[in-house]
Amino acid sequence: MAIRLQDIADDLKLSKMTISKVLRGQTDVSAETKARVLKRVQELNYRPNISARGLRTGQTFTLGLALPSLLDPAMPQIVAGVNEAVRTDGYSVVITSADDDAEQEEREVELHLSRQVDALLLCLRNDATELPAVLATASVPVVLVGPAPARFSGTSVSMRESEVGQMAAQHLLERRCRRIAYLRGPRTPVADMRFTGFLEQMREAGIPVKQEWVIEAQPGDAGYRNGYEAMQRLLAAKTVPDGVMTYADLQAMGVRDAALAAGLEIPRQLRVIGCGNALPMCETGLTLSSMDLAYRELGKRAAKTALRSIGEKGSAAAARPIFLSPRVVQRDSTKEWSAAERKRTK
Amino acid sequence: MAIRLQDIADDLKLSKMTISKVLRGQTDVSAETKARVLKRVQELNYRPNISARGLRTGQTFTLGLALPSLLDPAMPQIVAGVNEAVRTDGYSVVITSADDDAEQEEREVELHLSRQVDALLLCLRNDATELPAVLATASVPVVLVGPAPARFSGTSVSMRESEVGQMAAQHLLERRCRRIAYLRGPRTPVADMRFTGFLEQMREAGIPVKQEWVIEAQPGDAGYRNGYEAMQRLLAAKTVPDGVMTYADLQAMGVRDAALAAGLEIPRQLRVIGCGNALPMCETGLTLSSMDLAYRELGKRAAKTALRSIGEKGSAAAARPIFLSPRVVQRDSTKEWSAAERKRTK
DNA sequence: ATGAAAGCGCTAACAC
DNA sequence: GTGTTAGCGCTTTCAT
Repeated sequence: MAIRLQDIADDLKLSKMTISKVLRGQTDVSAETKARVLKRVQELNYRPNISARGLRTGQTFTLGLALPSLLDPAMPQIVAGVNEAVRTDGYSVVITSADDDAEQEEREVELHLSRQVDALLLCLRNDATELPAVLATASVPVVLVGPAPARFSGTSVSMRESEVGQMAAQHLLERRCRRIAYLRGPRTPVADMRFTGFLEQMREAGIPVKQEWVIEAQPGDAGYRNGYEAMQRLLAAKTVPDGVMTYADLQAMGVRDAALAAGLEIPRQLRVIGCGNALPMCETGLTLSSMDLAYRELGKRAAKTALRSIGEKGSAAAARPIFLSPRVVQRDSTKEWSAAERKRTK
Repeated sequence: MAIRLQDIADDLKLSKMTISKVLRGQTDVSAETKARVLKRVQELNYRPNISARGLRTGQTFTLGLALPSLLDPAMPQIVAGVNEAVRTDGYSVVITSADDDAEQEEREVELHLSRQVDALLLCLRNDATELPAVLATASVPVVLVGPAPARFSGTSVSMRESEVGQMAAQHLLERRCRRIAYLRGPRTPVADMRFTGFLEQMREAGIPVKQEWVIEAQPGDAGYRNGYEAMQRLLAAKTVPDGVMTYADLQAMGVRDAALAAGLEIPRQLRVIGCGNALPMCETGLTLSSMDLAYRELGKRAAKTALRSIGEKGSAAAARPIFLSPRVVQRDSTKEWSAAERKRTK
């Protein structure tokens, strides 16, 4: 059987209380005793029984992280951020995936609650409109990673999605794009917010947005093929755009390839910016500019917030949402030209 | 405070023992009582205290999964497999990442052991040569995901890496490639095994492998750029290969793009097969054939094996390694030609 | 078919 | 600075 506090106590002719105190860093122990204890603990490879501690203290020192999927390249980044935040505090993270299924999402949350995690980090499916019903029975702090539905009472940490559209538009405008197309993705709250930000920026700049330059994707279809075909359609129109922003990086890859295949020069004749910046392939070939959505930071902030709220008893602290800003990552596909280059093509 | 067995017992004028029995599916309870209990449990949203149960039974119903990194696209697949295997058994998975650092790998394992996971799934860094030292003090079953170092006493689940090289070579040979180059990746055990398999298959077919067609990568450098530059070098030689296999998919992407940029036709003049099949971009543009390494299945098998060995007391069961075979996923880059197409280009 | 007693390993609260 | 007592919520064992 595993070694217990009592064993060490017997061994050292002390009470287990003293051992316990040393291990938890209480100060009312003599330096000498402390050293002896620590030494023996090391030698015997003692590891406190976490169930016993948990039972006694009412904590499990576990954070739940419920994700909609693991295959979405954003998720590992969120996980990495959470792990980073948690590393120092003796907390562990239980991760589950709902595999993009609403029912499983429900069961997922239920599992975490049964597990008695000290706090739950919840990242909903992109097209989720409702919170999982079980959440109502949760008695632990819940931190939403992503936009919060109307009736949510906990904290949330999310991206300023409208800024994503705004900043991308601004980036293209600054590079003298005037005919900007937008592959807006499926009709989800997130995609809508991005689009709204885009329109706002365009309006502010006084640049019209043609209807045929706004292309929607079916749910689950914002991929390479979608981008490729959308670009082909744009190329067939009488006025061809000189800038494209997309909802997802894979779409932008498709746009890029379709444009190149049609003989367009990027970035001279067409500038392209994607969104997500979580794919290694943004760095392949003619590299792709992208909106970085700070997934890692999102996870980190969410975890830190959760850890903080575990301490607070009544959770009386105002549950204000936390917002992060995106960042333009410029690569080849929206590169600025030097004055010299510009002159050469005049 | 949370609701306890005792609360339900009081409520129903039963002893908590009866409630406990019902919840664990013991049969010596009358159907009527059982129904009453279940009903009340539902209504009150009772969730057993997992720490208490763990303390009493000596189990934590937790599996540890120690990964070398989360950003490697293979990892999410492994995680998905583990989750799938575990879903039915009431087990949860605690996931940690070592962020590709040997020291952290050590601490990672230590964390899991302190957490008293019932079993530990361990996936080492690719260039790890030794097992983490703490593992010696482990008293729980450890299942290695990936090749087992010499002195490892537990179970391991891994890919038949030599078959990866073999099958890829065979695939190219069947498509009448005779001048096959191999970007062999860095000098890790896994990369070496793949290469050995490749050589074996080539020797068996009686096709020579030119030294200048075997290109090595620096550790951590088996990416797009590496593949692109390697292909440029291959193109500069007096005899150009008609087939390329790579250690990683990103390299193969680079190879593909360099070849296309040089005006080669794929797959007519050059066939390319990558390895990993975990990147969405395998499906972009001229799609890339790849060796599928069954990561998901790997995780699933490892988890199932671990769960099984939790039951067995003495772990007396022979700890035989389990091996999986890879699979060729054919896409554009190694497509066979129809007879008609072949004739046309004669 | 139901229940009473004991105890898993730890820590909070309080002596000494 | 050190030790004693009590009990967290559950399950194992054994009576009834």
